[in-house]
Amino acid sequence: MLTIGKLGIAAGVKVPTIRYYEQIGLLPTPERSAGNQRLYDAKAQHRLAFIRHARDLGFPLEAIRDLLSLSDTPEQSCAVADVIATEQLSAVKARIARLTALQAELERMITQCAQGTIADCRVIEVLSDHELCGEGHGARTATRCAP
Amino acid sequence: MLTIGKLGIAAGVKVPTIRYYEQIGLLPTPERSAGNQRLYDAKAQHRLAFIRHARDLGFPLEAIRDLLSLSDTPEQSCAVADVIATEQLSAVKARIARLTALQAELERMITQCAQGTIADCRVIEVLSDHELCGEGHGARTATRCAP
DNA sequence: CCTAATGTCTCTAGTACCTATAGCTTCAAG
DNA sequence: CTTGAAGCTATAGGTACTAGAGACATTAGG
Repeated sequence: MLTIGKLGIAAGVKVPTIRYYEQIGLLPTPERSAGNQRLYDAKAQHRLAFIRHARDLGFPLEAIRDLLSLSDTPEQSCAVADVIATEQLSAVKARIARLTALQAELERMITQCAQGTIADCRVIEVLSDHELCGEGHGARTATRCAP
Repeated sequence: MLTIGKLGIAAGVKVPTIRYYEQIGLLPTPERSAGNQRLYDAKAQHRLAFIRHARDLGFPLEAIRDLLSLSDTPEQSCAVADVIATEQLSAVKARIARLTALQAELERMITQCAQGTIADCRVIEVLSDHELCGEGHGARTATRCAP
């Protein structure tokens, strides 16, 4: 049985966050010790680890709630979970693509910045350019994003 | 001169967000038309594009404020902007690495899930495993993250 | 056994970054 | 000239935490 602090360390989640998850019903109300402190078993630890990893994946808490409800009621079809995971996978892929483009932009910024002063540093210009519009937002008509 | 809606379309930013940026001082208070509507020039559009792209890069608004202040006072050293960008670059790289690992995990989840019911679907188990701990949180001592 | 330090408790409030609503005014197209 | 979209202000709500205050619990050292 783990106290909340140990659980937090074990799962990589801050203590107030655990209590928050309990409050919003993502974690069940745990056992309490004689002194009213929360006590968690391995099952709770798995559940929290699941939440933490799903958050890392970019799942919003509502999607996590769905996933957990699937696990809590195993009669339901896996297809539902599959749909959620598939959706999330494409979101993750899109995020990777965007971040990769932005990484290139940052690297270029840094290179261009070199050692000058702002006067000859193009950090701001580079970032206000719409060179990434292809993947990003819908500004192609009004700005110089077109090829 | 653009109205706020046109500006929003041009920069890929929602109208209330533009007003919010003005409210928190990221955008200067713009000119107004006879009928009290905001009017933006190309400079404002660049500034907003800069903000939008920096947000895409994952810069928090405070960092963006710093960057903008650098651009507003060009005497200062570019090195400061460089430091911010460099910091952000490593954050971006870390995020890409994490997301790539998580993408693999999601793909495996989906493959494993196939067409079964939750009973033989390991979505939850896979996500509660600590297989990604190497890059992630600090649970190596308390969980089975060790090699 | 006692004390000091650390951990945990509840509760409230604050943060970041928006997003939505209500109720009004202004503008542009037919 | 009218009507419907777009703009205005102001306030409230949303997500996902995070921090602080003040009280009780637990644990390690002397």
